[in-house]
Amino acid sequence: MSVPPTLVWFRLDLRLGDNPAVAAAVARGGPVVPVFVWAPEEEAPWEPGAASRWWLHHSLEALDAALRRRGSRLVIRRGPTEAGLGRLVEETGARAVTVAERVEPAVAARDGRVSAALRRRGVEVERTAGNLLFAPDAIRTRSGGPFRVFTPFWKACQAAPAPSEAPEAPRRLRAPESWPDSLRVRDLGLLPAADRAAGLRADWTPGEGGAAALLGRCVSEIVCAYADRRDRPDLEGTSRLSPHLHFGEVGPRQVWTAVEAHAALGGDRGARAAAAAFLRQLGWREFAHHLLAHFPHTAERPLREVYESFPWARDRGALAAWVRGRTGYPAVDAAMRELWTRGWMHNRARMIAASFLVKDLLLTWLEGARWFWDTLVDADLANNTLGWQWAAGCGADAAPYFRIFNPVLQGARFDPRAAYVHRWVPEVARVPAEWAHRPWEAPGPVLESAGVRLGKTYPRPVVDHAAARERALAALASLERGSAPRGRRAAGRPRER
DNA sequence: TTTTGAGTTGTTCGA
DNA sequence: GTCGAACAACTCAAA
Repeated sequence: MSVPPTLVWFRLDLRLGDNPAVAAAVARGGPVVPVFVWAPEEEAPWEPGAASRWWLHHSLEALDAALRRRGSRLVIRRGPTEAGLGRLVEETGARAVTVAERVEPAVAARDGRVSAALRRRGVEVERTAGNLLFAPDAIRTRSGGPFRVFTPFWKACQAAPAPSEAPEAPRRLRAPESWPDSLRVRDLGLLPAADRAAGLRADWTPGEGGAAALLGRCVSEIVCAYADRRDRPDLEGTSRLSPHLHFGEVGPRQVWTAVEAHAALGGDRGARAAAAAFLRQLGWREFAHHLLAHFPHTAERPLREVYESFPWARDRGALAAWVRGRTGYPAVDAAMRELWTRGWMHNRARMIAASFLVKDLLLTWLEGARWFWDTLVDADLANNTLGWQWAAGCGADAAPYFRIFNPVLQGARFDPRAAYVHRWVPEVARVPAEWAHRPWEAPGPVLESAGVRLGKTYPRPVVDHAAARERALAALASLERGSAPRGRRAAGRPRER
């Protein structure tokens, strides 16, 4: 008797190598039907944003091409997922579905419902490990709870059994007797306006092949100097693997293995330290996902409850200036424009931009999280949540309340020649590095010869940082005392320059 | 149960 | 220019 087909339900694991769901389906011995169901409304309120959709379009095409090279293909359907998968089960006679776990609260809940519905039809659902190094349940404190502090978390990870070797991509996938109908990728309407897409296309190659090429390059070039260069937005010192990791075009175990192997090869202490610094970032990704799995409410609400009553300001004008990269602080504006053009922002720039929104403008981190969510090609609910709550000080680590980034100092330290600012803020491209991070303090003749007229060609600062800093400290102090700030003034806007 | 040491990424001020 | 101290108190994790 022949083994009935198995569906592989792809979501954020758009690869064939190191894919436990694919391996599980192949291991069953019958035909394999790869399927993707487009049901963004089921992920609300965090349905994929515009940049993510662009990426997804190309990643699905790449996956389909890779499958076709192996005698298979990707079957694409629209949601609702429960009905879509149910129909496919009937059409193919599948008796099993394999799928990788995800931690996003809405998705995890949906997956539970879909699994239950499939099981009621007599279909076996095999939920395999997700795109993580360690299962969230596997990393616990001595008392059995989840970690809330990174360093002990990462130590516990390193003490745990090392992530196992990644299974290779199957050479062939056995096709069903006949292929069910499928939408084409372009039928999903994922692509944005042409001008936005051009900027994204110039920077990225979505798909497992692009991810593998980038991993190869970053292991040989980036890891060596990672510790020194990763904090410099003006240099290409980071791996830029984040979108590939988000969509699962490369698995964290593959990255881990490649970096470890490289460090072992290099051998010297410097190589090991660089590799450790790099893997530590993978640890942060891990930490973010474990936190979201354990504290699902944090996608919308602060982990530290006291911040529920934080006196956030409401200022649509300030928000618009931040979004458009017109705050008058070149380091912030460069960051925001890089985000819009590339669908990506350097990690240091993310901190500067986020600190400015939350501390200088006193706008809620959720506003920032939403904008990043729509514009980042690597938008990932766990990472985005952790990053924004860290910036706002309401997240897992006990960030000192006085840690408020000064956009001028940060620019001078991490973009010393102003190359980053010159690249992304053309209005100040000819302002010398000495003044490029604070054009409002530059001598008149300097601005004039650089073609800058403040308030005309480039905005004056929307807030005075020193005053904004005082306001933020006052707001934080009011929080610690558990009382509202005096009057409504604290929620107002500090004076403009 | 209590105690103890520590906590990704900073800034400012004054000596 | 460089350097160290101050900037709160709290929570976490382990002993």
